[in-house]
Amino acid sequence: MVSERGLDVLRVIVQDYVASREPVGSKSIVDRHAFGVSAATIRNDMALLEEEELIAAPHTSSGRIPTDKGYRVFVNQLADLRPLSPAQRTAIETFLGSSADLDQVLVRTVRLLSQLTHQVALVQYPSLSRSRIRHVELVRLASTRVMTVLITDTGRVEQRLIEVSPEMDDLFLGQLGTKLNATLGGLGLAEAAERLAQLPDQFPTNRAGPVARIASALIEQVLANRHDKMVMAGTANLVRTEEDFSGSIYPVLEAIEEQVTLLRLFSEMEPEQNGFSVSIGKENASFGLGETSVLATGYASSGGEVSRLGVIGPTRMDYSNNIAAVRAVARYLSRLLGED
Amino acid sequence: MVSERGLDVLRVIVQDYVASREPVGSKSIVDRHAFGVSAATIRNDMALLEEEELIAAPHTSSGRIPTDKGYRVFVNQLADLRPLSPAQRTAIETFLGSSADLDQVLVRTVRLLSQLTHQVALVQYPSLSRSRIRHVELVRLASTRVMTVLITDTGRVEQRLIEVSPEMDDLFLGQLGTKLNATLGGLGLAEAAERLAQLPDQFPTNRAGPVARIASALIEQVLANRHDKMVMAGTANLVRTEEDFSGSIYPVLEAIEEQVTLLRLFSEMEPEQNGFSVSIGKENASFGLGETSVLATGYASSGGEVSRLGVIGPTRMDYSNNIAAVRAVARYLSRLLGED
DNA sequence: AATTGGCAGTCGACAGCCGCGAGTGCCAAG
DNA sequence: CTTGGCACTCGCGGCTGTCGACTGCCAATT
Repeated sequence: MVSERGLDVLRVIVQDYVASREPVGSKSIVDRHAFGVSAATIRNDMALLEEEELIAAPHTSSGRIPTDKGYRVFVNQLADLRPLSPAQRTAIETFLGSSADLDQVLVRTVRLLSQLTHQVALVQYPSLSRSRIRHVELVRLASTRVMTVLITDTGRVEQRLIEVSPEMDDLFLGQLGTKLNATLGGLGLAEAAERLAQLPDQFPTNRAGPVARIASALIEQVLANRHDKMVMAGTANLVRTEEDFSGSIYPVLEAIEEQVTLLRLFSEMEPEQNGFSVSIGKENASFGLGETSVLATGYASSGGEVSRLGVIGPTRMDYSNNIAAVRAVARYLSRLLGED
Repeated sequence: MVSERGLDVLRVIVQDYVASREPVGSKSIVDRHAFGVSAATIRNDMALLEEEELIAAPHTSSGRIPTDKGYRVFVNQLADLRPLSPAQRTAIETFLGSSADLDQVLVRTVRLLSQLTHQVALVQYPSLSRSRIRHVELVRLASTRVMTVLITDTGRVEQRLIEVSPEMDDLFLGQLGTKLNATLGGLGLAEAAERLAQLPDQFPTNRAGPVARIASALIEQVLANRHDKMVMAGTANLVRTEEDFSGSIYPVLEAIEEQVTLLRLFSEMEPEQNGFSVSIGKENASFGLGETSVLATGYASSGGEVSRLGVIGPTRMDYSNNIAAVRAVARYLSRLLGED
């Protein structure tokens, strides 16, 4: 088990590594931080941390660098968000001060965010779609395969195939369909997504799993139905941090340019308790972004419509500062767009 | 004075260097191209070319590479544009096949162009100046916040957020919207601006203030945003060609992200006789793009509006292919936009 | 049981060295 | 004007040896 001090060691390893891009050794730790113990003791703690796969040595007898798992633990422990510097605050106020057209607001926002974080910044457009749900249908295709069909009052039809567990019988499927229509009919898309998210809670625990699967498929459809668009800024920052990637950054930039990928990534990131999402390293591997981390949070525009913004950068990034910046910018943007 | 054969030598030096990224020596020239003379003769020609500063040797006793001036001469001599391959033709037709939304058309165009050229592609939005107003919408976002939406018959949508006084109730907003559409629908933008300026006079004095606010916002939308927007694709290609830049490509990417710079660059490039502009290397130095070349040409949308598109990449690029691609895409885009 | 200092061993980074090969400039001859 | 020959230059890649940082382990200490 990792001791209290062990976590402190992890913290300074992450901090020093992020600051210097060099593997951190036991000696430099005791030199730079007042731990009150000797280097040998730190070495013992580091051995523990390595056993837990929180840190790793790039080469035998070299300093250690955090693993993805190590970053994850570090981020989760990150209670004390460094507040923004006064300069950063004034930057926010200045940039977003005078309002103009929505495009311009978002462009300014995304630039601001990329400058505050020195990373690639993304802002998803708020959904402007006013379409409402007209009908939902669940169609059994095979014993474990169901197609969900979503029809909006703008005449758009979305279909999606999902796998369900065998105990999802026809009777239950019918009941679920009826309930879905009763719950969602006439709702706007954003609201429908919210209701869907709560849906599994209204079923007995043995049903909650399959229902959750269907609900999440429908949520995807609902979100896909919005005319999704995003703005991006700061791709140059990716080049600045080129050394943080093992190979070329070409495939990374390519993935980032593919907005569809990013929108899916955004939508699949599960927000934590506070509405903030952090996805680290290999957690993004399926998007071709296995060496990057993504920080994202929602922002609200008028009418309760919610969209997202965030940054994407190398796994080795200043999480503390960047999380604070993303939150602050989201807050300001929400205020700007959503004042009621 | 450079002989006829000397220009041929320059041509193959450019071609071979572009293909291989390696300095070209006299031996490899006679090996790869049937000049009918010996390497020594080529060497004499190369000495001439070097005197004219059309080629240069990166190091003593190494092959030669073209200078900016050499590229310029090469491009000017480039009479026989390599026609696009059938594959490229079908790519164009497929990509631009069907679509209505202007945003989508331009996004597809810019992606297509970046794929055909393997460079960063740019497409400037068509100018608003000649288009006509199709619809105006006023959307209340919050009690004192209204979004004005302007839709032109070229499919361009402009939004702007404005603050209004609290007494601007929904009923009045609706009436105002109806009146605006009746007044402005079908008008050209310049005329619309005039009508908008007179609009406040037609309301009782207690309404004139708020109406003036809305009118001036719309006038801004109509007049201010003419040539100010563009789409870009393929920045990843810049990374792929990273070795073509002496230093880091960071400042280059930064300059390219600064759209204002690019718009100025576009507008300052002087088209040659055929309407095509090529700007090579140091000619772009004042924009922080001293190691890049820009190819641009105009395209026409309906109503004779003209805007520009092009590519930007390292000085060492395949001018022949890229010029052909830019022209072809501009032609197709003109046809596509002009047909409705 | 935790901590410490010491010690041997590992390995990457770096600088210096060297030989290879491509390419040039020049020159005298065709 | 062209050609073959020749001496010379220089970048590049591979090799070597030194240096220094760091680890892991162990026995001694608190």
